[in-house]
This record gives sequence, structure tokens and C-alpha cells, in this order.
Amino acid sequence: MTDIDKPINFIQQIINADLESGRVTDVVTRFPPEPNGYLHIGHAKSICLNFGLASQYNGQCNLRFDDTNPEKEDQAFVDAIIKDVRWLGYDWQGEPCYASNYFDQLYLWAVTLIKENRAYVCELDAQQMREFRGTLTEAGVNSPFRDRPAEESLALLEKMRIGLADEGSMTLRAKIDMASANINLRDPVLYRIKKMAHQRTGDKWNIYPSYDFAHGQEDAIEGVTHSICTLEFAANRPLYEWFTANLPLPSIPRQYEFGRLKLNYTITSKRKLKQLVDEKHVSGWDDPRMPTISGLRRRGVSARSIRNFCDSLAVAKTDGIVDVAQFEHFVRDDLNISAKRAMCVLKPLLVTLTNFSGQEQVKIEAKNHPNRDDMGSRVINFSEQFYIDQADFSEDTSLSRKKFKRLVIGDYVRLRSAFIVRADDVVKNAAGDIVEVIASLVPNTVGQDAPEGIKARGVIHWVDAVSAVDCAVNIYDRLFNQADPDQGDQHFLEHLNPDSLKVVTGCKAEAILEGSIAGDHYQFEREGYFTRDTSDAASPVFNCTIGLRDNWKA
RNA sequence: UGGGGCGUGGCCAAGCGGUUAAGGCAACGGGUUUUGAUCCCGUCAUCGGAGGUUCGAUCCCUCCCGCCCCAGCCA
Repeated sequence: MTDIDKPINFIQQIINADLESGRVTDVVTRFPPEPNGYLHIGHAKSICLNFGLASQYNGQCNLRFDDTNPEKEDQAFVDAIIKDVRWLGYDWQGEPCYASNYFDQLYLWAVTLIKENRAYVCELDAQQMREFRGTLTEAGVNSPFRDRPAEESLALLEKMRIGLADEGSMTLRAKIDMASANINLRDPVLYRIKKMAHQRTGDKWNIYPSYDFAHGQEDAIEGVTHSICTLEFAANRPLYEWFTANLPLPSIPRQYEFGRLKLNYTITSKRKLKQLVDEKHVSGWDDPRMPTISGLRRRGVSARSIRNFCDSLAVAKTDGIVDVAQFEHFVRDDLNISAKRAMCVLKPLLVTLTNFSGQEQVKIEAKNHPNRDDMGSRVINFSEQFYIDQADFSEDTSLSRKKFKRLVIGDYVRLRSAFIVRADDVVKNAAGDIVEVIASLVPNTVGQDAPEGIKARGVIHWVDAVSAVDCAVNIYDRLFNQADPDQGDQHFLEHLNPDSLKVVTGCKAEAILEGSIAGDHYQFEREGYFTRDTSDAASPVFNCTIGLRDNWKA
């Protein structure tokens, strides 16, 4: 389906109506991560949505850090997020925005609310506040500090600000309705004391605004027209609108919620991903098994495939769980078109030709892509000895040609891009393992059909023994072996797949792979898509992004 | 339990009172192929349930059932 006939989602419908009615003249969105972890595939959906909408409507999308809680945030996360958003292919005007840039203004607005008798400093402690809040079915009780004079609250807020009040001793609260059926409206906290330096404002503040008091106002300051967030914030919308109605904001943004992306066999909770990292269940935020943008990148997933996948997702209010197979489809779909082909033998089995007459090595020209001549070709050495995969050879001559399209003693097989060869004999070691195959090539079969009477069982990949590059390959499987590892909260670690990483050493790659770099995508023919790992040193290490589809039943 | 949101094939979904109920993923058949890949054909639903309104309902109303979110000085 092309973009043209792709049905528009409910947010686009709203934007169209807003544009038509004149409610807005330009579209401004924002992607507002809290820098308390790395971005993951779930964020990618939001990034593509927000930046995508801005570009569709010729508007603007701000990257804005919602850095209102220094306790959990870090500059390193800010840096990683910027890198990931850029890598995904998006950019923004000027410097990124930060909630912390608006702390002065936010404070002034807090003062305004107090003066207008819409906020007060409350000295209930956390425990008491919880008790006074009531429950889902019972109304809350007004704080005894609710009706104190504005002057008193003003003085107390100042005290909080300059660090004269202890953490937890008091908060600034909005005066709304302790009996509201919406618990978010039961006098929510606007400011809390955190005597802690902030990565950007240093020790200027001893108090920090809450999400609710900050988010909509940040949107208003930036002129955001459509503030798109996930479903769990729907209950916060009335509060968002309360600020918008009671504060002298420069613009009136509106919040809309859509269903966040969930994938089966995958965790998309920053808290849990952080736990995997902190407890060393993975090597880091960019471990290729992680659903983080940096992990996917290191794994070899292309930015384009992530974007294509996100664009295929519905923007709606249903919270479904997408099958990872759908994501994998887009990974293969892009790599199939864009990745150069190369050959690498994972489990080498040496083959020696008995009739290789050439004194010199033969040069084979191999296409870099079967359906794309624009990707050119490369020259591969072909000599007396080469490697094939152990799985591509069998001594069992009773295997049918239909069932085993590989090399069998006495039968023929096509070496990809090269000759047709016949297996004649095997050499075994003392343990009885096959260590070498003795074969003979059929002359003049490079780029030519098989001569009369000879029919290759199939096509297998190979690597020339003289020019082979030693390498290792990381094969990944899903990190969790349960479709919903997130279920049960505490126990997701119990669903970790112990076999999620298999390191295969002693692999043989064709010469050209020696010069590959991380970020180059290759299809190792008949195996899958691979990219060079960022951490390899001496000999190359390749990460398997994803295997080729494998439809045949053994 | 109060409030808010959601229920269309195995999965994601379009549909906005009259449609043969889009499309993608998966699956299953078949064709092409120097990758058992790609590509190409084909198969695969009566819309959570029950009432009601209407000439006509997946789309409107009522009730019921199920799932998700909210009782952080997290976001």
C-alpha cells in the first residue's frame, strides 16, 4: 500500500479539522523523552509519529527533554537520545529543548497560582497525603493547609526554593477538588523538594516541578499545537487542561493520546531495560539483544526498516500487542533490498579438489546483489581448496534430491557464483569425524548451465581457503522465551532465554569482509543478514541481524 | 468498587447507516529462481454478547461481558 491510499489516523483527522477551522495555522509537535534511559523501539513509534506529522504538514517537531527529576536523569542519556533520534533520520531546529530551560517561568506561574488562591503549600507528609487522597471509590479529605493565606504559601514556597525546608516536609499543591472522581484532580503536587543538583541547572534549584505542572506549560511555551502522548496519560488530560485554563499561557496546546507500541517476546519498559543493564543480564544498553535503538543499530537493523515498521503501525486508541514477526518482516524487507551479498561459512568443512588444473588461482566474479545490477560485483579467489558448511554435506547417498539440496557423495552441487562440483570421497579423523571432502569440479560451469547429464542438487555457499578471513559470528535469539515477559512484573527475569546469544568462532569469511565496518549491512548468502560488531578488535566479529526466512520443512 | 479508555480473522488493523467487511504480518497451497532467500499467483472473517431504532447496523441507542489505565512528593 502506498502512502497515498494509507488511511489517515485519528490524529491526522483532528489536525485536518483544526487546520480547516482555523484553530491552528501551523502544526507543532514534540517528542519529549525523559533522559533517564535509552530510547527503545516503543519510542521509535512516537518519534516517527511526531516528526512524521510535522513533516507531512510542513510544521515543526521539537526534541524536548522532560528533565524535571534530577534523581533519575543523566547527561549521558541526553547524549544517547540525541544520537539515536538523529540516527533514525530526524532532525529539529536549533538546540534541543529542555524542560529545565523553563524552570524560572514555571516558578513564576506557581506564584501566580498561589496569588490567585489556586495553589497552596501543604505540609502533609507523603504518608498523610496518601491517606487524605481517598481511594477510587471514596472522596479525599481536604488538607488542613488548604486554606492558609496566600502570603503564607508564598513565603513557604520561597523557603522551599532556597533550600530552607527539608525534603518531604512540604509540597506545593494545586487547589482543585479533593472529591473529584478523577484522582489526578485531587489537589495534585506541583512542586516537590529535591535538594539535588540538576545536570543542567546545577544547584540552582532545591525544588523541581512535577510532570503535570511542567508538561503542558512546556508545550505552551514552545507553541506546540498537538501534544501527543500515550494512553496512560489520558486521565491526566483534565489536569493538563486545568493549567491551560488557569495560567496566562502564550498558547493553548491540546493533548491527544494513542496506544503505545508493545511487541511480544519483548520488554519496552525503561525501568526493566535498565534493570537488565544494571544487573548485567546483557552487556549494556546497546547489547544487540536489546530492543533499544542503540541495540538494534548494533545488531544491524537499519534505521529505514525501523521507520517502515513504525509507519505500518496503527495510530489508534487500542492497546494491542504486535507480533515481533511483523517487525522482523520489515527488517528483512529493507535489508533484502539494500544489503550486499557476501559469503561466510560458519562451520567450515574443507573441500579439496583433485582436478583443479590451474596453476594460478581462478578469479570468480560474483554479483553483489542478485536483482540489482547497480550494486556491482566483486572478484573472489577460487583455488584448489575451499570451505563449505558442515551442514551442507552428507555421506548419506540415500537422501532424496528434493529433501537434501546440498552436497552428497557421488552427486553434484553448484557453488554459489562458481563451479559445479562433485563429492568423491571423505577423509575422517581417528574419532570418525569427517574432516575433509575430496571432490572434483565440472569444468566450464561458472556462469554456465550444467552440461548434459549433470544436475546439481542445489546451490551452496563456499569460501576460498587461500583468501579466507577468520572471524567469529554472534547468533542471537529472542531475549525472552515467553510471549509476554512483562506479565507478572517481578518475574520477567525468569523468562530470560538462556540461549539468546550463541558465539560461533572459527568461521571463514570471504576476503572482502575483512574491510567491512560496523553499520555496513551484508547478507551472508543462505544464512542471513549480518553487520560488523562495534567492539571487535583483532579478527572480525559479525552480528547476525536476522536469519533468512526458512520455509522448508526438514 | 468511582472515573477514563478499548473490544473487527492467529497478530496489527481499515471501516464514520446501504461495501463482494480494505491492507499488512503469520499460516497454508502453487509457479519462477545459480540464495530451500527474493519475486509472483492463490486460499484464509460477518464484526465481544443480548436486545432495540431503522426499509437497511460493524457503524446509532440500551444493558451485559471482557481487557487496559488512574489512589508516586515517577514520567
